[in-house]
Amino acid sequence: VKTTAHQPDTTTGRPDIRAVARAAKVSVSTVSRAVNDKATVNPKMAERVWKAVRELNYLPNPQARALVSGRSRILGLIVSEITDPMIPELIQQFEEVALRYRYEILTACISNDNEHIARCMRRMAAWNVDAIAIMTFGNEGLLVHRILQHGVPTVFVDTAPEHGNSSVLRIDYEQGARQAIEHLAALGHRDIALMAGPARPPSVGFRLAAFGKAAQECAIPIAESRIITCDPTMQGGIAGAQQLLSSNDLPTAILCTSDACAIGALQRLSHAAIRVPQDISIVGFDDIHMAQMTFPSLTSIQISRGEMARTAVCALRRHLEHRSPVREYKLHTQLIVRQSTSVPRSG
Amino acid sequence: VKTTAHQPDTTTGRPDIRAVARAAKVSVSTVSRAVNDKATVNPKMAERVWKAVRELNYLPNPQARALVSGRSRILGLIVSEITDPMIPELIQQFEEVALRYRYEILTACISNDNEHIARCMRRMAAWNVDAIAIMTFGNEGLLVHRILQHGVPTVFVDTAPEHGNSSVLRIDYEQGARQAIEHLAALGHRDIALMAGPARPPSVGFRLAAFGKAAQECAIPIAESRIITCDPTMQGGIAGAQQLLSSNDLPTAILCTSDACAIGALQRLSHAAIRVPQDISIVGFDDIHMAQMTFPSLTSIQISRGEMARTAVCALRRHLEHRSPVREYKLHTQLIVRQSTSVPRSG
DNA sequence: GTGAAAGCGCTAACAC
DNA sequence: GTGTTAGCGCTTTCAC
Repeated sequence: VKTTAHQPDTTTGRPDIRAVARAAKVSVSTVSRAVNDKATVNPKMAERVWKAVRELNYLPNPQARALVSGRSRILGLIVSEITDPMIPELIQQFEEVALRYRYEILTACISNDNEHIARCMRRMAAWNVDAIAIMTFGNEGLLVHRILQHGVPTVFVDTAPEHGNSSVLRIDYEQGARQAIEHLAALGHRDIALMAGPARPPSVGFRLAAFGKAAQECAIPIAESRIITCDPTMQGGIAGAQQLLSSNDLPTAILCTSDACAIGALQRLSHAAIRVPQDISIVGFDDIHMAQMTFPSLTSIQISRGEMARTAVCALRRHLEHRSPVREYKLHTQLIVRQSTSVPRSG
Repeated sequence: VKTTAHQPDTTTGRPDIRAVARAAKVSVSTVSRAVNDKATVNPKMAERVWKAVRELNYLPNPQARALVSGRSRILGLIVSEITDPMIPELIQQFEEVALRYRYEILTACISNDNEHIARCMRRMAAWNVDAIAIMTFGNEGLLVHRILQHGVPTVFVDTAPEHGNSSVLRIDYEQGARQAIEHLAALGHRDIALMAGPARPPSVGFRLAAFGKAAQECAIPIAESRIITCDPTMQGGIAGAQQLLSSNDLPTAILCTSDACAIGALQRLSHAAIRVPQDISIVGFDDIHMAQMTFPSLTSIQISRGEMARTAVCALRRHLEHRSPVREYKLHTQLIVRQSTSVPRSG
């Protein structure tokens, strides 16, 4: 037995709700109500409570709260491997937004490996997360079933299973593609290559399709031979550029399905003494932080991490608060013009 | 009142320890002991318990555990801003290691801004983290006092306050510097430049000093004029390279205090049709993931993120388990030779 | 509008 | 070696 009944706690440890109640000369329930901003509390008493809270430096214990209320105020965030430079930026934004709403975040970076996924779901379940954001850009694979059977509200990016408890953030890739192609067309480009990942993750496929459609609409059809298949990574970009170089027939511009890929291509071309943008223009996708810092800096189709994070948290909150959840959110893109694009070399 | 006393829980909700006890026909304490691998439990009963655990898919509730035991099994991880590519890799490794020891991680990315720091410390305190790893490479500034007054065990990188509850991970920068300079010397380089950040964060200063000392020891003194001051970022590297270019007097090799910086320099030089490594060699520091993926790939002084993470968690565990804590740990470096270094252009 | 008391799921005395 | 039970810090009935 630790202590008998509820003696005043005179130790130097962290003050608990009873210490606050004592200091404010009210009951614990009043403290609880005041601290949780319940309407039914006399302003006079509330002030007394807050004063005590400040003086004692009281912090409510989230574990105790979760235990008794059944809601943890923790949001799960599942992302793909952290080597994609987009991911850390997304995590940070999500965290920022979630904290603003007083949610804690449980982050899990998963590879598409059963063991990892199982562990991840165990963590989410053990901590009783209130909702989960899955930001794997369509690459969630095996994960989906396990999440859904879990029953908590979810939000996905790009693709999502039909399910009452989930929403989708749909990025308007077509808008982005159109913006990029119109930009290049306006500069005078007619010979554009696509540097484009394979179908995995699905989002890359969407981007590729969007480029094709937009090119069609702008009457700048892109020949089959101008579609370079490579991973949407820096390494992929290097390989893709290599392929272009060895063909000895450079286009005047390259559209990439990711910034990482664009940066790889930029490096490879620079090394071969091809100058960007004088000899060739390059456009990236995502507008990762690094796009501002390359030389030359990269023109890119921005997907706002801030907006993604805000929308994701907002979607989950709607689920949690029973305000009729919204199934689908559309995210806009914006072309950020920097130094990697200019008029084509012949013009 | 929710339910009267402890009726069997027939709802479909998550099974609790009592459900397991019922299923295994033992008492809750036996379940608790078995699940926590206490030695004093009959193997026969333990097996019965584990069987029930598996059948019911029981997961202990960490919140309840924390509440009653006073230990949360959460480790705080405080890192600097996430735009440094080193940081996400560090987070992931730390997470990996911590999870292996059944610790959860509470990550906070902080800028050196009072509001952020206050919020971060509030989170750490509210969740009752058992210990904190501070991986801000000497740039913790205002943070330090607030952490120490908190009283939990801590581990710092490079620099740490004198304090009974904290350990330091000291990276052997001198070893790294020596490896790099010996490598260049062996290739025949005699005219080496340092691309080197200012004193903030302190770790950069340490690296710079280490380079100087190692150069001295290898009898390849580095002239004042060969020390280019710039930020240890990609942008810094671009600016530094620019400075070298405009001086019209290139060294045969550049040592950088970070990979980001090296990559920036690589880009800038490539753009100016200076070929790496034929015209100039470049060595980075940290061996971030991206160093493998640049063109040409980057020779770099590796600081193993895995080792850092393992050592940090190990240091904290020593504190937590009263095994006489160790004040200081030394981390070794390793030169990873890739394609950005070769013999100097004249030779 | 306020207080008393039950109990969230678990661990750790303590009694057997 | 096992079971019984108090209580971690909090929210939430329910009675006033």
